[in-house]
Amino acid sequence: MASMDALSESAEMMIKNINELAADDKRVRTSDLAAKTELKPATVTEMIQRLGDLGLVDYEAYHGVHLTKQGQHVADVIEHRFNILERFLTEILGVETTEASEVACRMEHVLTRDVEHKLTTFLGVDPKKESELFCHKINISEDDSPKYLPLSNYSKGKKGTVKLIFEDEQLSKILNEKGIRPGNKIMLKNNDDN
Amino acid sequence: MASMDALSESAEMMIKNINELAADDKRVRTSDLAAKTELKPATVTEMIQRLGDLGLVDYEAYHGVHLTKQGQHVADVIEHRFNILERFLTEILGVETTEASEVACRMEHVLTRDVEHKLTTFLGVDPKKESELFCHKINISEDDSPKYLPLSNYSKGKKGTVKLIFEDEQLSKILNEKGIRPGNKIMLKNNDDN
DNA sequence: GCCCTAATTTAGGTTAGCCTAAAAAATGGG
DNA sequence: CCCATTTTTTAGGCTAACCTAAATTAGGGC
Repeated sequence: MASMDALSESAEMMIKNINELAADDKRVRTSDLAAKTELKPATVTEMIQRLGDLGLVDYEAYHGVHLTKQGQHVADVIEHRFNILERFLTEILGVETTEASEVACRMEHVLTRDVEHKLTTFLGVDPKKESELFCHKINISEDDSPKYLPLSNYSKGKKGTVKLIFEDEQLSKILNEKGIRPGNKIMLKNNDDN
Repeated sequence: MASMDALSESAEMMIKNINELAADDKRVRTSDLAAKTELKPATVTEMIQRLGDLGLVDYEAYHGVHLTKQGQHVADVIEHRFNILERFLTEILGVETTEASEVACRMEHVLTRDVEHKLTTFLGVDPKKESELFCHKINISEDDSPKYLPLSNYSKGKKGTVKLIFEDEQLSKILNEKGIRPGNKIMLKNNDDN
C-alpha cells in the first residue's frame, strides 16, 4: 500500500477535500473539488489521476472520484490530526478559530503517529462534551531536564518526583480562600517534604 | 523586504543551516552546506543564488555565503520556532528527543507569529533553568465551548467562569493530604458556589 | 434522438527543487 | 609559480504542481 508518509501536502489536501465533499457514496465531481481547493479543474484532474494511480481513489474519467479503503484511511488520519491540532490551538493556546484552522491545516501534514497520539492523550476528553477540567501537569525530577507530562503518560516506567497533581472539586474552595485568581503567577516548589 | 511567509520550506531550511554553520562571521562554504543538508553541491549553489536574489544572503561565486540582516532575522525566527516546538513536544507531550527534533523541524515552517507567541507564553519559564511548576489551565465558561487558556492570556477581555487557578507552595501539602497522586483522574467542577 | 452547453480532459507551458555530468575556478604542494 | 586536485558552478534533465487554451465528452431541452 502507498505509505502515508510519502504523500505530499497537496495530495493529502486533495484526499481531505474529496472526503469532505463525499455525500452518501456519491462520486465527487472535478468541478466541486476545483471550487473547494481553489485550483483549476485541469489541475484537479491531474491530481486525482495521480491519486488513482496510487490506489487512493477510484477515478473514472468524466465521472468523478470516490475514495478507496486506503484513501479513506488516509482521510480519517488527516481529519483526526486536524481536529486535535485545532483543539490544541484554540483550547490550550487560545488561538482565534480562523487562524487555528489555517495553522492546523498546514500542521496536519507533518505530524507523526506518535505525536498525534500523545497530543490526543494530552487533550483528553473533549471539554465541549464534558465540562470538566483535567489538569495534570507533572514535574518529574528537578536535576536533569524536568518534564511536564500528562497524567495518562505517567505510569509507564517514568521516574522522578511528582511535584503536583490534583483531583477534587472541593479544591476550588481552598484555592479561592487563598485568594488565588487570574493575574497572579503560579508556582509550586518541590513537595518532597510532605 | 522579502516577506518571510513567502519562503518555501527548502529556502528556510537553507537559511537555518547557513546560520548554524556560520562561525564568527566567516562565509559558509557550499560543500559544508551540501554535507549538512544532504543535498548535492549543485543544488546548494542553485538555492543560495536564489536566496541571494531575495536579499537574504550575500553570495559571492566560489566564496560562499553570509546571511544578510534580513536573512539573519529569518534564521532567528526559525530557530526560536524550532526551540519552542521542540520544548513543547518533549516537555509537554513527552515525545522522545530524536522524533521531537524531526517533527519540530517540519512544523517550524508553518507556525504563524501569533501561534509562536502564544506557544511561548504557554511554555513559560524554561524548567531547566528554574525548577518550578507553572500550572495555569483555566476553564472559562461551561456552556459555550469552554477553553483552557494560559494565565497570561487571560486578562485580555475574556469572559467566563474561572474554574481553577492556583499558586502556592503550601498547596502541595493540602494535595498530598487529600491522597492526590498519579494514576487518578483529575476533575474539577464549577466553583460558582464559592 | 440530436444538438448545444457545461463539464472535463488533454496538450503544452512554467517554476521550484532536486539530480548528474562536464566545465571552470581556487588552492596548495613541490 | 605551476599544475594537480579539490571545490564550485554551469549545463541540461527530471518531476510535482500549478497554469491556460483547445479538444472532448456528457447530459438536458426540445
